Amino acid sequence: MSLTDLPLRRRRKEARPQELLDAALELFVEKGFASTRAEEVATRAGVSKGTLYLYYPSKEDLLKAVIKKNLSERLAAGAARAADFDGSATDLARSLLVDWWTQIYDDPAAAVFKLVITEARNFPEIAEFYAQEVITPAHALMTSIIQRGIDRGEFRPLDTSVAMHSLILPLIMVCLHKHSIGACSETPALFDGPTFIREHVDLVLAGMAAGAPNPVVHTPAALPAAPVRDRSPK
Amino acid sequence: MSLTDLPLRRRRKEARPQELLDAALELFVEKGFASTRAEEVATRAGVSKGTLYLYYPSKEDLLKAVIKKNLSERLAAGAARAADFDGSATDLARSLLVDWWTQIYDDPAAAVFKLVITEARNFPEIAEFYAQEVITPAHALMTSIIQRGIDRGEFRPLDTSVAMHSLILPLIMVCLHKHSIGACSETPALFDGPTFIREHVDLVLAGMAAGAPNPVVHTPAALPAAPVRDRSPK
Amino acid sequence: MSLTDLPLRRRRKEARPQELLDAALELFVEKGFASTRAEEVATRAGVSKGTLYLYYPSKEDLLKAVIKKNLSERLAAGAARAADFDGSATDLARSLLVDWWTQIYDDPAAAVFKLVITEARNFPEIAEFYAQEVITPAHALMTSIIQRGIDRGEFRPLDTSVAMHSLILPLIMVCLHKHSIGACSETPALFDGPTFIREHVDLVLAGMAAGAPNPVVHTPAALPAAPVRDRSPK
Amino acid sequence: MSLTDLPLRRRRKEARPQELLDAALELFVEKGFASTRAEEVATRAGVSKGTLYLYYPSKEDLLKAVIKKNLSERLAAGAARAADFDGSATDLARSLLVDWWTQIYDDPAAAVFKLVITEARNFPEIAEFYAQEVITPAHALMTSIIQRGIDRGEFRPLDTSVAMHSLILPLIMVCLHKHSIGACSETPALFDGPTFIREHVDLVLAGMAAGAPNPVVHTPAALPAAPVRDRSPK
DNA sequence: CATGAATGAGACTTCATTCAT
DNA sequence: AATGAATGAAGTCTCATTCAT
Repeated sequence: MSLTDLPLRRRRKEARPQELLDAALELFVEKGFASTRAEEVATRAGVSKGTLYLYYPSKEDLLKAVIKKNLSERLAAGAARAADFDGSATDLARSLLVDWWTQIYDDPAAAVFKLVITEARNFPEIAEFYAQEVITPAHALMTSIIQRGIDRGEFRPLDTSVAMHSLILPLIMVCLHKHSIGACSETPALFDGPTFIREHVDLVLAGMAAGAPNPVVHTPAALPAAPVRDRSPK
Repeated sequence: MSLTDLPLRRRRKEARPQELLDAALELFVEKGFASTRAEEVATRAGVSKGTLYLYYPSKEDLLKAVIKKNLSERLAAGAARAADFDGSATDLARSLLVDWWTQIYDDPAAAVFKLVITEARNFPEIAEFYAQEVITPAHALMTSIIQRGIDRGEFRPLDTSVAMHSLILPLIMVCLHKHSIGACSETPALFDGPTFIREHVDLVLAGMAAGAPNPVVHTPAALPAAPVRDRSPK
Repeated sequence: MSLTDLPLRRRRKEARPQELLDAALELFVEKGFASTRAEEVATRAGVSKGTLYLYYPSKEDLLKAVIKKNLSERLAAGAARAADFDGSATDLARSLLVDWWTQIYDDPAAAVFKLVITEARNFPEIAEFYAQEVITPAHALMTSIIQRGIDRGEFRPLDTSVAMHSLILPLIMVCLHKHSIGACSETPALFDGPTFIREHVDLVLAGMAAGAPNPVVHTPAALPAAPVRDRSPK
Repeated sequence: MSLTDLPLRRRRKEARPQELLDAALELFVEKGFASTRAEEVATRAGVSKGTLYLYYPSKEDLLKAVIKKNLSERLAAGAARAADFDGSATDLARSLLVDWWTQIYDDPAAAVFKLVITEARNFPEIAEFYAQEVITPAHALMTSIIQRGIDRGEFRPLDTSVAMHSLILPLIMVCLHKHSIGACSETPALFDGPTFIREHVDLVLAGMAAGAPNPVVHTPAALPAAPVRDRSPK
């Protein structure tokens, strides 16, 4: 039943796509898509240049496959976790944002976020896939959780979109950081990822809680005129 | 005293470096450093390929100049603003994080964050510059503000590093988003940047406020074992 | 005695070489030798890439086999037909040039002329084979027929080489055309092959006939100097 | 007024396209389009690989330019010659087919016929260009000449299409031969091109002349069944 | 015998950089 | 100073050929 029963040639063929995707993710995040040579990916996956093209018709297709594969897997896991949950909104938010996201953070797949941010503008197809398959469902899920918390009196009335982004954006940002500046040995570590994730979520949930102090009124009028460099066309 | 007083030829010559840096920032952020041709930068700046090399000895040097120039300017502005301030910690945080950052968000220079995230690993010099010239002073500034807030009883005792990152990371993230997925016309806008910035800061400051409810104790033991795909080497 | 009597496996095995040669002829003529992939030939012949190499050690050997096989078969048929003939020179010429050549024209093997023209310079062995095995015997045969016609008073005295080429070249040319421009669906058909073959032969034989008018004297001196673009090396 | 007055850089730039086209024609005819490396063309034209791409965006575009340029020039020359002529149909046919064609035969541009024959099926655009720009006007011209000869009583009534092809096809064929088998040093020369051209035209014109003997009736019924190799699908 | 996964030399094309004008 | 023609290193992708199964 295991792969070991297959003839060697066949077994290797079935493992190749994943090996290539893993190698590609590493390298694309490490060096950027454009600066990674197709042969490097092949070599890191333990095959020759030509073999890569047996599995993916072009470097660009490889990129798309890397993103789709990694995002799809994570998504399925998160959605399943949320569907099974039946506690308070606060606990569900924690379960998803702390526990599940800590797993993401520790997984090499967390690097896809950097890839998406980096390559979205070059490959509209990627932006579209990400918007439809990741952002939209994630927003729907988070909105429903927060709304439930408001309805149950756990959270004070607030803009679900703002709360959602205040909760999520730092989580994405730590993943980006881990695979960008954070991966440069010369720069000092800024924080421990999992610890920050936990405490960040608690901090924002505290701000969302029913008992939180009213935010002080903000006075835009106090804004001094900004001296911005002239950028008018010549 | 203004540049406008100079004769046209002279003025254009003196404006060249800035025009080249602006064109380069736009293109590097739009298409990525590696995928931008030197000639494109020159053309967008209104000069020929050869002229670019009169001002910057290589494409890589141009990249470094773009980053240093844009970050340095912003930095000086923010530091000056903080030095002049003498109100409450909460107000100072708001002034910096809302007012100043909104200016940044609306400025083309905000794109430099994407560039740093994207290219840091390819050019260690950039990561180092960013760590020393941006992260370190920004951290010192934010830490002192938050600590002052704690000392003055505005904020409850909390980890300054966590609070700082909870406040700042979404601000950076909206800049990244604006110049990445947000720049793809196909994807719907997720939020209004300036509005989000203001409400996000208020939300987190509410969580930091002295009167905020104690965060509920988090129980890591409850974490179910994560079924992560095996990635051990073969 | 027929192949049909053999068991299927055995028969297919014995038919392989011919199937591969047929597929190769089609494709080499359709796309050119260099632009045809070995795997395409194999696929069109209904076998796998590896099998092709079981029968022919290289793509080039396959090309040579295609040419030799197709030319040799045609040659044998034509020589046999001529040897059996004992009528007038005019009738023999018609029999060979009209009847026999019409068969050639309608046969896929006619495509081999395009292959020879196309590949002769790349593969000297092909040019040599063609010169020795096709041109030389064909010339000998045609010369003897025309000479016989002159001797018998059917034809007026003329240069056998010129007459031979005037007769034959258009026949080759219609074969070339059929498998080149004529095979492009966008171009209109220029003529019906067999009809042209018949009428062309009659037209030239009329010019060769004893009663034909003397050709008007041609005056090369009248030739105006040709203004040809300078192509001298610099 | 001469090119020599221009600065060197400029002068070379203006000469490049023709130099590249000449080199490309030679090599494409010599080795075939697919077997010629872009760098070879560049080298023969005395420039580097990159320079070729400064003038032609791809190897295929270079091929198309080679064909269009060479055919267009020849065409213009022939049409001009015919337009100026006002003698008998026989003399005009001779002028065009002997004098003009001898010039073509001796010019390197004659090689373009091989290129068209060879590459037409791979590049439909070429076939279309050739059909529209060469075949159609050439047919119109030849048809009108022959028809005039018939009307004036120079030629007996005959199918203009047949006569035209009997006249022309050997002329094209000698060009093909010159740049194919004829270019292989191992093969003996079959004829002297210009001599053959002249005598061939005279021979066919003799067959077309008003006084030529009626061609003997051809009896297709006499055709023996052709023993063609079985090509039925398996 | 037959297959098709794997290889790697080789070809097209791009583009950072140079330098004559 | 400014230009843009020219270069050639380097990268993507193809495909003839091999060989384990």
